[in-house]
Amino acid sequence: MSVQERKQRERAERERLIVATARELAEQQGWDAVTTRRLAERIEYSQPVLYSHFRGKREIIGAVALEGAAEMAVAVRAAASSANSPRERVAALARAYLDFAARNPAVYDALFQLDGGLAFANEDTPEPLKDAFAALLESLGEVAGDGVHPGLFTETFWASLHGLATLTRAGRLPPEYIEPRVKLLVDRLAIV
Amino acid sequence: MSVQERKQRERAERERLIVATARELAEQQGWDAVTTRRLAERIEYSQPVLYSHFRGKREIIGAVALEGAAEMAVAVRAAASSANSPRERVAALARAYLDFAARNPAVYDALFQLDGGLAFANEDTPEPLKDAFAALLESLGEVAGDGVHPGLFTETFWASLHGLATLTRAGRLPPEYIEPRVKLLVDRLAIV
DNA sequence: TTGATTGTCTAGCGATGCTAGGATCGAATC
DNA sequence: GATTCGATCCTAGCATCGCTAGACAATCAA
Repeated sequence: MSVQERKQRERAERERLIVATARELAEQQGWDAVTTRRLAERIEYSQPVLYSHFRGKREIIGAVALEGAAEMAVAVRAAASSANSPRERVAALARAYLDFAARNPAVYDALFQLDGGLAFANEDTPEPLKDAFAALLESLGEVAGDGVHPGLFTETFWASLHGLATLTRAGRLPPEYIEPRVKLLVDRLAIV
Repeated sequence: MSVQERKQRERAERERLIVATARELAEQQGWDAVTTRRLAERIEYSQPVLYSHFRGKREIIGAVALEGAAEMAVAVRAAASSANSPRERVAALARAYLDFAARNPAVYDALFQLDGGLAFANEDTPEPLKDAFAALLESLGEVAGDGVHPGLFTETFWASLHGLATLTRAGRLPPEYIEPRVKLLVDRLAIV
């Protein structure tokens, strides 16, 4: 069985290589540049090899998205745990979220802009996505205020952050004044 | 000169036809289905004709976006003028905005998700885009609160609406509870 | 050693956005 | 009224896209 195990390991390793290469290429030149041919060339295999790991380009995007969701959850929790008051926690979370989106635009796109074939907001949602939302909920649930459902509050706050992130990156909002916009959101939405 | 004038008229008419057809096709089957071949077939001209009106597909998207911006400004102003108090105005504006996004998803995409080659947030921004933002500013500036710049407040409120609109439509947020989310945003962000 | 299975590659399909070059048509000139 | 000439439009084609069929080679079991 050792031979099979080795092959399985190598296969898993190659799959990681595909995802990492796709992500790297997307961050460098955008998702449009991530073609199956270019990707195959970079991993030094032929195109059809990609299709023995993933159903298609969409699934590769989905894999990058899941990887990114896990990292985002870590980043958000780290920021939250470094703050003392609930309000400070929310402010730190918001900055961490926007920072993640700005530093990993391709990953953020894979998560929330592109079609990665992932299920959202239902029971089929992959664990990393649920957990990323949970990471937001942990800090945001504290400041929902009386009579407001924590999940609903988290969704709304998240949507606001998402709007800021996407409009800024798409050039729809001037890139200055990010901090005062965040401050405004936190000051008004969070109830200590 | 009458002949030239007629030709010019016909040309302008055909350009309108292209934009209207692209929009219609996009709303029916999504922007992916708007290929230059299909578009050409629908307007009953050959493909290269499109390129005598627009530099490429991107500019066609941009044209649809400008048309949509004008309509959105009208919708937002109409909703705002039907309300009496500043807070009610903002609530009506928010609902009108989300309603427009939900009813015209392809147009909304052309405006804020896709690359239509338009300039945003600078002096080269086309007039319809500036005016759509102005329509938001007219009502939202009233409730920015003391010491908060109306433009900055409008940008932030708009981003929140944009986040709700896109996440909902992309299936990232459950489609129920739209109204309580809007209420939460208006109640917390707007200061009467 | 043979036969079968697994893995990989070459080649190709139907699309895509976009463009070059030739055909056609109508207006203006003689 | 015939002829030039420029504008207008179409056919055909390019490079590239995601994806797949079928041939080939390497590896394993018998």
